[in-house]
Amino acid sequence: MNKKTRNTEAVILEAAKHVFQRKGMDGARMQEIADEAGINKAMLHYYYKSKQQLFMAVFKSTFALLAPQLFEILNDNGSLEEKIRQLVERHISFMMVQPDLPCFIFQEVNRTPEFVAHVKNELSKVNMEKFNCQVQKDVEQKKILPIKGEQLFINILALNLFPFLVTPVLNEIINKSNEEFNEMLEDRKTEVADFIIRAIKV
Amino acid sequence: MNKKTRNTEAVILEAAKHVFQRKGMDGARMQEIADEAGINKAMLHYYYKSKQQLFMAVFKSTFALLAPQLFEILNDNGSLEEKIRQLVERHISFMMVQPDLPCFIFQEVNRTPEFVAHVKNELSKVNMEKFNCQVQKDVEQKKILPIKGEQLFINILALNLFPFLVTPVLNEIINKSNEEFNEMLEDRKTEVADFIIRAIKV
DNA sequence: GTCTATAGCCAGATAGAC
DNA sequence: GTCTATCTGGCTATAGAC
Repeated sequence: MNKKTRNTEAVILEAAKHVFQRKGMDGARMQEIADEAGINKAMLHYYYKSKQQLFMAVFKSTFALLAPQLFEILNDNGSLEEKIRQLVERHISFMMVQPDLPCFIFQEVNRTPEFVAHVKNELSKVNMEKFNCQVQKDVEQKKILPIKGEQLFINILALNLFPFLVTPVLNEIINKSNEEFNEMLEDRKTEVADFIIRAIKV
Repeated sequence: MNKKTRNTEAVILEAAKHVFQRKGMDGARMQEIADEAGINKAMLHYYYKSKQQLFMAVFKSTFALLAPQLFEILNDNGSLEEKIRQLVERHISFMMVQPDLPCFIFQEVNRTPEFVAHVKNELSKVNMEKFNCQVQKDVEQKKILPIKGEQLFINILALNLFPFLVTPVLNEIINKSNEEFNEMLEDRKTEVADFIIRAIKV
């Protein structure tokens, strides 16, 4: 059955996402994925030839959720300030629902050249130039203080993503309950935007 | 020989650092560590009972390099502005020599509760209060704009560490050679401090 | 302390019945 | 398409000679 096929395939992918995102490529076990999917180990190989290929499917589908957020920063029209406020709010909201996602992606890309290649390919359409130009123009018109587009871009991403990349350690340092941690993140939706804008405004 | 013992032990630890930092706990192979140390696999078990224990030794000795940097931020005396400038410069310089280090720590802590326990223990002496008080005092005296100590602390860490946590992806986006990437990091030593200070100054 | 050889286990992959 | 049973390889860990 075609419907059944697609259903099982989707169930597997979903289960694989959970396990791979928790344990990483090397730490994950096919058995655990099968258990979480409520099916047999052999089925995993029936639908996705090998562990490698199943992982790649997970990686791609996960990355596909993140990539558009980069495009947004770089290709969106509108004033810099407006853009920054919207993006910070949207990015942090998004990651509060999927907190493991950025960590998963960066971890795997850091050690496997194969994933770098995929990322490279997906991001080939990303164009820093539009953003760089806008920043440069605002600098020339004295709307903002001198800063390179790249540096501003990195700073925006850093302030948005960092807490999600290092949650466990951060928790030990600032010593908060999960609830308080979420409140802190909630605050950041506006705090971070204010912080950035104050840093660049004339 | 006691000297020989300590020497071999140190050689193993050094080799293990390299391999574990590149591959992580699950991805690393004892054989590879032995090769890199130029000795036999059995020796690893002679000196460090198990892979787990060898890894723990690596993790602890690596974390021991990072922890003091947190203390510095939180316990140092001196004005906020002074402190920020010094810290940013020192942290980025440090990580430019050991770029894999923060990524390694955060990756492992993210998935293994055992390491969280170690981190918790090591950071038990870290006290946010002194820093929080200083920030609050500066806010009350209108030296800086209203901000919570925690948020400022997170922002400082984020801007310092982020490029090192996501180097490969960042490289694809901003599309730089290694040399240019290092120049960009070099710039950040002052750029980031300026950025932060502008964001909080009255 | 250092090596070779090997035990023992576990995980990914496949064969084959239904 | 889905299952059970099994193969195979690779990895940690140890036994034992030197």
